[in-house]
Amino acid sequence: MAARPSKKKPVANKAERQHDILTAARDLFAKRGYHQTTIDDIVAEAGVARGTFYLYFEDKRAIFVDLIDRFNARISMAILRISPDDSAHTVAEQVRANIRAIIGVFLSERAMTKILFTDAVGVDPAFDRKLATFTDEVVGLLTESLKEGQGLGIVADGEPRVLAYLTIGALKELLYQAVTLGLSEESAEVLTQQLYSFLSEGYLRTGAGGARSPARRHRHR
Amino acid sequence: MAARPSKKKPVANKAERQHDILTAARDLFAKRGYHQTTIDDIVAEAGVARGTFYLYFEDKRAIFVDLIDRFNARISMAILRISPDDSAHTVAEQVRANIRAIIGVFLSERAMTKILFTDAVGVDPAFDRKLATFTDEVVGLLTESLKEGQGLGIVADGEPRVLAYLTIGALKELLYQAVTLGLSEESAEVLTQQLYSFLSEGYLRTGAGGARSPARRHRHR
DNA sequence: GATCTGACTGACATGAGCGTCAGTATGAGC
DNA sequence: GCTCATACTGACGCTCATGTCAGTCAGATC
Repeated sequence: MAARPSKKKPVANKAERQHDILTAARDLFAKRGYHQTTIDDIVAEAGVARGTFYLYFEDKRAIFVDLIDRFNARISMAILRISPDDSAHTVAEQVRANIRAIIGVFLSERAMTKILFTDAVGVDPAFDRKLATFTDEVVGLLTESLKEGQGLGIVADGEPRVLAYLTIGALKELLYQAVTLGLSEESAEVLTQQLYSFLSEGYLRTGAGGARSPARRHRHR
Repeated sequence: MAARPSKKKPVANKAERQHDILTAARDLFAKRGYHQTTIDDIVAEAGVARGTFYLYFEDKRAIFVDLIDRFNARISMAILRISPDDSAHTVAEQVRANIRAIIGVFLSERAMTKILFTDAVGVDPAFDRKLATFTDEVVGLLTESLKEGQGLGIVADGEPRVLAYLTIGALKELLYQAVTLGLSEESAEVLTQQLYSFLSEGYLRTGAGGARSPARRHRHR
């Protein structure tokens, strides 16, 4: 087969080219969803030929995993351990700073946030397991912190694991909606405050409270 | 083409046959996920021929939509409006009963719960919109209730819509984990109590609380 | 027992998306 | 200016799920 002249563009820094493809894939996944995006879509968006894609990634799944891995790493970095002994910052301050940092990462990576919360699950069983492991790590970390907090009397009684689920669920939905609704980066402060006060005090003020509630509810000292 | 004897099984009540196919699809979707399940898988599980499937459903998407619609309807029915004037039941009781009923529906339909939370999003853009509408309705309903509650002084200050997101997110994650971990139906009571006390009081007891918190935090009553 | 009707079947044609690979352009080294 | 290495290209062949439809079967009707 003789090939017509055709435009080529070799000699492009490898890292740069990979970045082009990653970005194209990320944007398409966020816009149309993983399953609705084909390799042809990605290469068209990146402005490279089909074959080029395979020079950089094994297949569609691989580029997806790559994107998620990088994002998960960023999230992990944003999570800081709370140290109750820190004399410079109160626990409350640390907790708030933590929430703020996590929200910051997600709001600065809207495409990835959307992908993580909508497409990441259901790609294939092996990946689901991998993702579950990541979630478990986060849940585990938070659970430990909560247990520790209960020991110190700064976290109310209750099954720590369940509290962790409730917290993470609330945060997830908040982030998903913030990104979907296109809230600006500035709203991070407000969201942080809302979540913090939710975790501190809930919002129901129905008088008697939990009647036969087994949990002893200790007032703010 | 002459056909060999082959086993047939006509004369099966239409509704019954449709139910067979629906059940097969539901179980497979829950086990392997929507995208990993083929029509061939479904008909094999249901014990009917490929062609039969198309007598009852337009395509794979249609049976999925059908399943989700039925489930959404059940959920909608489980949600009751809170009436503060009810002299027989306190608001606290009503809220708890509501949570309990919703958890009950999800725990009694584990397969659908898993499908709804893992595969429902990302099937195709049109269905995503449909699903978002359902979510919006639920969020809207809760938002209204919270606003009303704020007027009556039984819900703390704060953007009601955000509070709705936090609540629904917490509930979603709790349900998902409960189903994934295979918690028994009996745990519904415990989960209800945990969520209720979380909504009532949060769990952080970090002393000073929200420092420059804009929200006035009114004690019970 | 002939005919009709409606449920059901499964082989087949189709096509979307995938991964490959022989071939081309470009610049560096000699 | 020839050769080599490297980055890139895109037509091609293949797989596999899909939707169809001509044909079979069982029971009802007459």
